[in-house]
Amino acid sequence: MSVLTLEPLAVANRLRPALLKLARELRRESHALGVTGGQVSLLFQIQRHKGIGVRGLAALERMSPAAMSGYVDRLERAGLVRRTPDPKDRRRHGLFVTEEGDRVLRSVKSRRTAWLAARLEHLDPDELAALDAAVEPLLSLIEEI
Amino acid sequence: MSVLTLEPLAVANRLRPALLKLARELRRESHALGVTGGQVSLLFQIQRHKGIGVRGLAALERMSPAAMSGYVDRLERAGLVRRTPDPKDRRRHGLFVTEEGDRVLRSVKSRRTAWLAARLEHLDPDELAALDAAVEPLLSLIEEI
DNA sequence: AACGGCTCGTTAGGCACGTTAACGATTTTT
DNA sequence: AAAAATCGTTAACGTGCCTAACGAGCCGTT
Repeated sequence: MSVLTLEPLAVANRLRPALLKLARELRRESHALGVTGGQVSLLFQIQRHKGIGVRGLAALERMSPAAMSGYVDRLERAGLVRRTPDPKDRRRHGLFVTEEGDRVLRSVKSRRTAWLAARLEHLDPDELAALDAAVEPLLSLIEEI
Repeated sequence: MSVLTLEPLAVANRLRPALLKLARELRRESHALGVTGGQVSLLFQIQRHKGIGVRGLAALERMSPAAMSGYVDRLERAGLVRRTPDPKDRRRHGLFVTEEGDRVLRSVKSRRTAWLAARLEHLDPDELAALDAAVEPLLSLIEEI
């Protein structure tokens, strides 16, 4: 790959605008499907952590409980998520994906992925491999603060 | 790297959530500095294309002229950008970065980059190289459909 | 010269997404 | 029983994106 040690600062300067622009594209695309990227990602989390509360979910997604509350509002209004009172703690409401949510999740996921996959198909195998190799480093950027 | 041909769809499924989450982090970080990531990126574009119009800038950033108009409003209100009437075409207003904008750009850039760079420093040289190699493919994802 | 069509930028209205601050209700700690 | 912490919500605010509609100006055609 590269013999010399790369400067984190130089990489950051090139990586940042690329990430910002691509995120914008991803957001625009998902909007056309009626469900936004954030909503889909949230649905997945609720599906994975059934019965999780608003606060816990907010912590998972690294955002404020207030923001998460509004987020869940939108998902509930769309019929994709259900707030269920917790009998053991009457302050809490457990969150669950509805059947409609499951359905949307399955169909949207394949369609949304198709959007990105279509673009990926225009790349050389080398470039595709470069992106694949970048996924893990990108994720570890988020995890450890 | 990899001998077998990677499936674009598989790469897409791993790449998408990573991009969404990282973009959220990037956005939050920039907010703490008083100037958002989008504003900085826009300032750079205006600096690079001095006198560009709202429509041209919108096309460059792949967004609607209306959105760009509001964007420029915020930058002008903050004193970072100047709208200058074009004598040759009285519909147009050329956009220029003010001295204050230049100043902000310099100081903010180093600080903002430090945020991402700090995270990049936690990576192995291999991972850093993987990210560096991914920048160009990421950009070409945006460019043409 | 004047008409029609295109382009420039803006405004208006709407929604998603995030923040902090404050609050009522409930549980937990002391 | 009183105090403190936690759960979720609301309110007010700002950014960032969209479409639709509009006034103004430029330009080619007649």
